[in-house]
Amino acid sequence: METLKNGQPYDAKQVEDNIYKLWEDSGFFSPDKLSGTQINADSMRINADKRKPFTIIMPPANANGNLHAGHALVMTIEDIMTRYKRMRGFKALWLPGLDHAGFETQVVYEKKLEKEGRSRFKMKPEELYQEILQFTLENKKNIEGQIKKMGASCDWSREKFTLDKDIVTIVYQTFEKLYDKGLVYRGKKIINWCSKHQTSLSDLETKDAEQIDKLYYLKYGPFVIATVRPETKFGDKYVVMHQKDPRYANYKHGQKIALEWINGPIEATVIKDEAIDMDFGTGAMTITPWHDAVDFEIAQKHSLDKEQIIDFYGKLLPIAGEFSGMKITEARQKIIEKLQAKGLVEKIEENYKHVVKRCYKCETLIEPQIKDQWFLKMESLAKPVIASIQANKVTFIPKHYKKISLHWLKNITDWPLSRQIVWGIPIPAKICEKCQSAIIDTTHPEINPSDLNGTCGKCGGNLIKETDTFDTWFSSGQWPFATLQAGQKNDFKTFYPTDVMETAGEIIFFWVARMLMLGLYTTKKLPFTTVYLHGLVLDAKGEKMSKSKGNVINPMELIDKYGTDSLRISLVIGNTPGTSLALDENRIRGYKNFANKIWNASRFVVMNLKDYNPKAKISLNTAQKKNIKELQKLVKETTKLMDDYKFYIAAEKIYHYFWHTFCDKIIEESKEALADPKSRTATQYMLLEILTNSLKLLHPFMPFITEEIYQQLPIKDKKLLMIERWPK
RNA sequence: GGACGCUUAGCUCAGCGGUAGAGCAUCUCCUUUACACGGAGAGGGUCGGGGGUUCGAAUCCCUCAGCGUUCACCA
Repeated sequence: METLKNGQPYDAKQVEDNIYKLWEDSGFFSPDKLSGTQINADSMRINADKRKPFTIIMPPANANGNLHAGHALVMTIEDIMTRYKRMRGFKALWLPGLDHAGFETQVVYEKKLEKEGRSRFKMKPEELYQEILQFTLENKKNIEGQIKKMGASCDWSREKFTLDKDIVTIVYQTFEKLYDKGLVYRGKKIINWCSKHQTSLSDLETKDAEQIDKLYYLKYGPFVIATVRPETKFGDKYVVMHQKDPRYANYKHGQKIALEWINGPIEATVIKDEAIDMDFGTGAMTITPWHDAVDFEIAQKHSLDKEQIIDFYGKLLPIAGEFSGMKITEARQKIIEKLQAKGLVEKIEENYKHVVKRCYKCETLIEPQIKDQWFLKMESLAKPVIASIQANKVTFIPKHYKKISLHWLKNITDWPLSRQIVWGIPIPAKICEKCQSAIIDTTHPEINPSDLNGTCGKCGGNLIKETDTFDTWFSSGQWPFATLQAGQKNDFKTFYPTDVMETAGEIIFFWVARMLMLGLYTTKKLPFTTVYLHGLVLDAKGEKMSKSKGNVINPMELIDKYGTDSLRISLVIGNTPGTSLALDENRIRGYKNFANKIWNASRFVVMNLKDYNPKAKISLNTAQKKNIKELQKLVKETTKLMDDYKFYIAAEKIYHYFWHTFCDKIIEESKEALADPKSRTATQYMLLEILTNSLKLLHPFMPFITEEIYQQLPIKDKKLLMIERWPK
């Protein structure tokens, strides 16, 4: 305390941790404390229980490492929103949480295992689970500390973790309800398989990669077919062409043709389907339904046989004959050599450019596989959300996300919910070993079915526990209502639906769209009314940060160097929603200078207030009145901008006012007036008035320094700046 | 291939119908009693190209070009 008087430049390190403790101890991070305890005159009029709630649910950070620059932006923007609304007299709740982040965390942990020369495939699932749990809980603590470092004024008493028992219970209830309504089903469908991670992935968890391969034209009986993947062709016994293709008019649908193939003679069947592009290749192709999504669809449509050619480790199965057991990459060339020897290669087109799917984590080539998986039917869930968005019941900031969301929702496909990993919420079900039917069991998800004398109702077969876990987004997709339903008694009633969902534009489909669907379905209400999407935080050169590039900026280091306030305001000014931001240290340094400027201007004012008598009668001169008016104009403009979520302009305006109007003009001009006893008191009043209000306007952006200074101002009955009323 | 976005001062970006703005960088001057993490001032842009609407366009419309993001089952 009294740090303002020591004449040193502003030192964030001396201030920030103490101030955070002051806030935390005050209890005002909780909206409960905000009701009825306000004693300053301005808020006396407000009846505690009539305060309107304002709620933001914090996107649960992945508890598997450190806060990154993107998190810093999340914490800053959401804290600005929360602090602003709190000062406006709302019952502000910002509910923090962390995510076990299923696949993401397991991948991080597997990398750690790899470094230690271990492998998850050599561990018992329970062992692995316990280890990751330990790891996650440690990281959870770490991240909580870092969130506090950011100055986040969230209500820690309501903190939630996606693996909390009450959360899991709610997730199970939702799952069961969806199952009972026939929206969840288990079935053999083609899925994206990552052979490294040994799990299925949703479409969103794969990324398209352009690559150049050879396109082989192979003689298939009387036809020539084009393929980049000859290694999948062993089981191909259907040749497909368009009904209208004149080249194949002589061939009838269902016609059998005997022909010589890779490992000997086979019988092929002609299939006519409009999915075929007559302009591509020869207009005829064979299909591999087990390993290609398009082929799978065709096979489904015509009830064709499906055979697995490649196992889950990317090796050829016995159907490949002499190639059995080979990795597909090495098999390809050898198969072509054999086909060439048999004279079955018509030609090879080099440099064929096409797009393949890769695992978004390890870039392993995705191998489509048919596997029993849990799916959620999305169409009927998407429909009401589409209607709500079209009726503008959800506001998107920036607004072009409305179209993007609608487009995705209108083309939605079923969501594969199950993952073959241990780290996650177990799917509460039992599977019949014999007939593969599934039974939902949310009451005893952990119990071995043999303890229940469980047998399959359909075939009498033995029941075993489902070992798959949920896609992590299935639980986080329920986050807004789950956190509040699992919370204190009236929380759901008071705070749901929430006001703003602020998160990265990147995860609009992964998360935002799914929250809207699951929220509306489960609670009959949209979980939030405003979606604020921020862009990526890039490095100073505008490149995406990545560990492999080595350009990751650690926000904690920036805080150490420049202070949290400087980092926060540099993340906000000029950063329009949805646009990515290049984080340049020079900028942060510039705002560190600003913090120092605030510090010194405040010191000047405080120094000149030693003899200030607030009760003395004052009369402002014309120039001073003008100054106050100008401040009021700024308050009005800023308030409007804050209400419009235009923090990037609001912050800049206050910055500009404080430095170039208050410091450069008002303070400079006041020096003379302070020296004159006749005008001294009025000048003191004016300076204190402008400084106090400026601190209030700045507080959401730079909470630490403003609170520290406020605590040192000679004002009677003051409390915390955090709960002071926003100026009018 | 579709959708969306971007193109404004050397750099990073605001502005989005009324005679060009900020931060950083550059240059000149100033150890002025809050601050050199400072002050006073200066230079620098035909707002991607072309067309249109308008009394008036970075700002609205059309079109072209480049960049980026995202979605998509062409073997």
